[in-house]
Amino acid sequence: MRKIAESTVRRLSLYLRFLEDFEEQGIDTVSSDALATRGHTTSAQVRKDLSFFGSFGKRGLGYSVPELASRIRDILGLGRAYRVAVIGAGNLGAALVHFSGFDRHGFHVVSLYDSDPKKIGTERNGLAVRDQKDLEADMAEELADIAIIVTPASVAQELVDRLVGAGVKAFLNFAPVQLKVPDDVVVKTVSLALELEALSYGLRNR
Amino acid sequence: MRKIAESTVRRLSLYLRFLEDFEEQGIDTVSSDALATRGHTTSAQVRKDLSFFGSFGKRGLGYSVPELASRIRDILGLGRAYRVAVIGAGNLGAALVHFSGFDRHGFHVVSLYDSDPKKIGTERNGLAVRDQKDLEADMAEELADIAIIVTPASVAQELVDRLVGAGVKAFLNFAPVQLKVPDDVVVKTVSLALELEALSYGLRNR
DNA sequence: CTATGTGAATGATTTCACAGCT
DNA sequence: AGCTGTGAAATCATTCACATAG
Repeated sequence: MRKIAESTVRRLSLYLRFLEDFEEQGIDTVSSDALATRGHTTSAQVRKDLSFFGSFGKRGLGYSVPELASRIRDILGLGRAYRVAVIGAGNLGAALVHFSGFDRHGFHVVSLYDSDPKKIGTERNGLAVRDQKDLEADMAEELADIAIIVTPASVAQELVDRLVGAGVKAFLNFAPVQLKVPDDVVVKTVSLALELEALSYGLRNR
Repeated sequence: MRKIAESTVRRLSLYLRFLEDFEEQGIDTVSSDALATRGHTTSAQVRKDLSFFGSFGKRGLGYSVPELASRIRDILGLGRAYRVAVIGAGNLGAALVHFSGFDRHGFHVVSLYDSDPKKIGTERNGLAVRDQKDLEADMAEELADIAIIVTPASVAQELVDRLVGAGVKAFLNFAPVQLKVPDDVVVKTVSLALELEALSYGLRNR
């Protein structure tokens, strides 16, 4: 399959959110223009994004809301449940354990890890904190599909290496480091400092 | 000044992080190639990014680490302190209150708001939870430079409207909505659901 | 008549490649 | 000799515009 731009994939996620809103409101047909308006883009962009994956609309009419939603879920691979492990039981890690919106598309946080003996064995937001030492053993038993890294930067790479070794293929990284992983492993990094600095730059010229 | 691509600004933030690492290690000269290797990009990219803002290196030698760091801080507008208000004292909001790394570049969380009477007046991570009703009054007294929105999607836009009215010019948004703001206001949205869906897509083709 | 799907055109970003300093 | 700074070339992403289907 042709290589699809990151930006296209992100817009598809957005469209899906809008389609779900429309579905809730009982709207069952939508035009590329309606989706575009909702997402601060253009109708041509919407149609082009979709065209990489097939043709899902009816000319002269638009798209069936439930059908297009279903197609986008297929494209994004959302037709299954994902087991998510959160690595790091600090404030942010604990907050992510039940961040509403995770479950919505099948992302279930199933475990939470830390290395601090004071935390291990306690519960954070209803989930037991497990010992980081047991990562490999636990993963061998029941592999996580996705690991969310919420540890200090200094230990992030080492933990990722261990998780990669254990078979984890996808990471959402909140540690302010550039992670190195093999080609067959996917990483998305969310850097709050970086977002704030982009805001700072944005504030400069006004 | 010429319009600079978002991607360039984000890479500059990255370079800055690397330069600070180098500085800590006592390295005082660095080549575009060294920065590139560290940031998963190319030396030409690094030089091009910098060239939009001036020429900071010495041919045949490279860049002075402290000087380049200082130049990038200037470019990004980091030569000042930013007052940050966190709107929403849920798990995530509380976690952000002292997310290490915020202070590092001059982003200081100075206030935390919620609308839940049970929370108002209590402390979360050492910061008093203020009443959302008082937003306007508080902002009139001491305006925040940046507001971080960590509320349910349903109230995010309304709060942003109020904050924009009160004079806030920059938002970091964690609510899963597309915020509408005037042209002179900057917004960056971090959508965890969207990142996870991008991971899901990434997992599909392997 | 309306709105999709898509090549072709435009615009933006990245990479190349080399002249010019140190 | 080594590495920057930068036009020119190549690649990638978006927008245009229209033929086509309902």
